[in-house]
Amino acid sequence: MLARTAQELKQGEDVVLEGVLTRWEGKLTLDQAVVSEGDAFDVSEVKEKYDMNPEDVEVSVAGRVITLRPMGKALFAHLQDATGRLQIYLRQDIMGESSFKDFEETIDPGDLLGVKGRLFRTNTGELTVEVKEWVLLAKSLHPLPEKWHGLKDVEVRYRQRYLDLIANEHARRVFFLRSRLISEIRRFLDSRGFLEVETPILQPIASGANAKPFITYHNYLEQNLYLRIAPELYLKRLIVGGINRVYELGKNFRNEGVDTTHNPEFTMLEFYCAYWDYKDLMVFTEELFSYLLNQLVGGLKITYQGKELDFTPPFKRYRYFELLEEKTGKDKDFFLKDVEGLRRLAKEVGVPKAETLTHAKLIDKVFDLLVEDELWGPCFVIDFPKLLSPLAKTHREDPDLVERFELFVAGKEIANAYTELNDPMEQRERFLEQLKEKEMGDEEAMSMDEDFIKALEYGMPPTAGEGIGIDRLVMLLADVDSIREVILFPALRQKI
RNA sequence: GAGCCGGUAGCUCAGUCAGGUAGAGCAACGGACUUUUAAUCCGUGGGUCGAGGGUUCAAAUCCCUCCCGGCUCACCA
Repeated sequence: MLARTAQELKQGEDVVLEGVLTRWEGKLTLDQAVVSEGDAFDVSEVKEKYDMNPEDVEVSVAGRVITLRPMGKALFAHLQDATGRLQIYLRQDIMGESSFKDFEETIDPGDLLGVKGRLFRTNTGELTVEVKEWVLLAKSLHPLPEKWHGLKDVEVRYRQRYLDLIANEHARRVFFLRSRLISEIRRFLDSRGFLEVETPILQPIASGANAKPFITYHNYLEQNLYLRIAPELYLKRLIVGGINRVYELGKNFRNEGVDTTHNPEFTMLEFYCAYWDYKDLMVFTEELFSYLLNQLVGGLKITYQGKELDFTPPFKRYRYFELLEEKTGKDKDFFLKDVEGLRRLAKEVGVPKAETLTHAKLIDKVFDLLVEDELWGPCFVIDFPKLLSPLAKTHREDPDLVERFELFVAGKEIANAYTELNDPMEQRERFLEQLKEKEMGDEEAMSMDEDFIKALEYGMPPTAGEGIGIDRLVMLLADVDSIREVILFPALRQKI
């Protein structure tokens, strides 16, 4: 059922449109309602500017009517916009009988309203606009979600996010935080001399990560294109091209499951710095997080899901195989050489489908299952097996390992970084190993990219690079447990 | 893909176990009220109980199928 206003519109649009809009013709237009005396005010501006001394200040302000309290010949209401709420007060003897009566008859909760009037403070001390003139700026044909309980149905909150944003302040807070986080990341990287770039989202080969891509077809080029699963190989081409500090902030697309930590399109930050190695990046990461935490929450400690997280540097460092040995009693050689022994171990600890997994997957799954969830952190896991890292440089002290770290916070992988492999011959071999994995049934094994290898053949300086999952970072800072709470329009099945 | 939970008025929720005329608050509508703020007071209307099928004299309630969502698992490092 629609509101009374919708019924009115159905019965006779003329009544509402002429009755309301034309009445104000020549008196107060939308522009005048929002811009007056040289100032454009949103709700928070009015409050900030005049909260201390509201005497006799004339303001114009617009917002959505969120509550309405008629009291005979006077009326209180609250206007809301994304910045806050402001009370308005209407009196028949101030604005005139017909204007007051019109207001009562036409304005409902949910409508967008512009008002002009004098600021004052009520008996209870609330800053309030005493309205002289008003204008209906837009009608809401649907009633708003209930003012006290708000909107709770998560399906409606995701499908009609605008209602969530109107009704739930915590939703507004999360998305404002997300926006500020992204601004601060840019500010930090820009100040350190990084250049922001945009690389192709439609790529002839989807490589640079282990994931299944979305496929599309370009009619003019007459070829398949893939939505990128990572920008990595293009950003490293730019390092070859001499852009020594480079970053990209944008969407990646992976054609995989949807759950509380995965959305098919998600936001990644990747940045690369020539002449750095992964140790430099760990320090840089600590600096980045210190900066972000200080800017956004004003300190280095936050609470996530009831537990404290302390981002005071330095973060702890744990070696990959030391963590595994702690849990299993088995050393690196066991994991790298005794594949069948590892398979038995994997089955014992409950890795599903252990009998069909490749060597690399077995290591990875055992680590996931036994270690990952306990890494409350923040901490760096360093020195990963080469098998799992086809784009990372071989460790300077151990040919079985690569110079790679992942940053874990609250049991989640937040960042992944390594000293980049810049030897084109070795890169080709690593890709070939990935192709073997693919043949052995690992659908997510990385694709060969000859064009990228060609770029490496021109010489890529020693470089370190890092990727940070922005959605998961927002989840941490906002203290929410589902990625859908930090993505404005998360992927849902279409509803007919 | 599997298991569990959920879908009842515009919103927030009862009612389902144990079948018997579909409820409350807010919102809406009519009335009273010139400093209220979840305004208050009096009155009124409002339902494809997610969809379809079955059992029954009778289904929101029991059974089956399907749709949508949530959580867990699998998958996704």
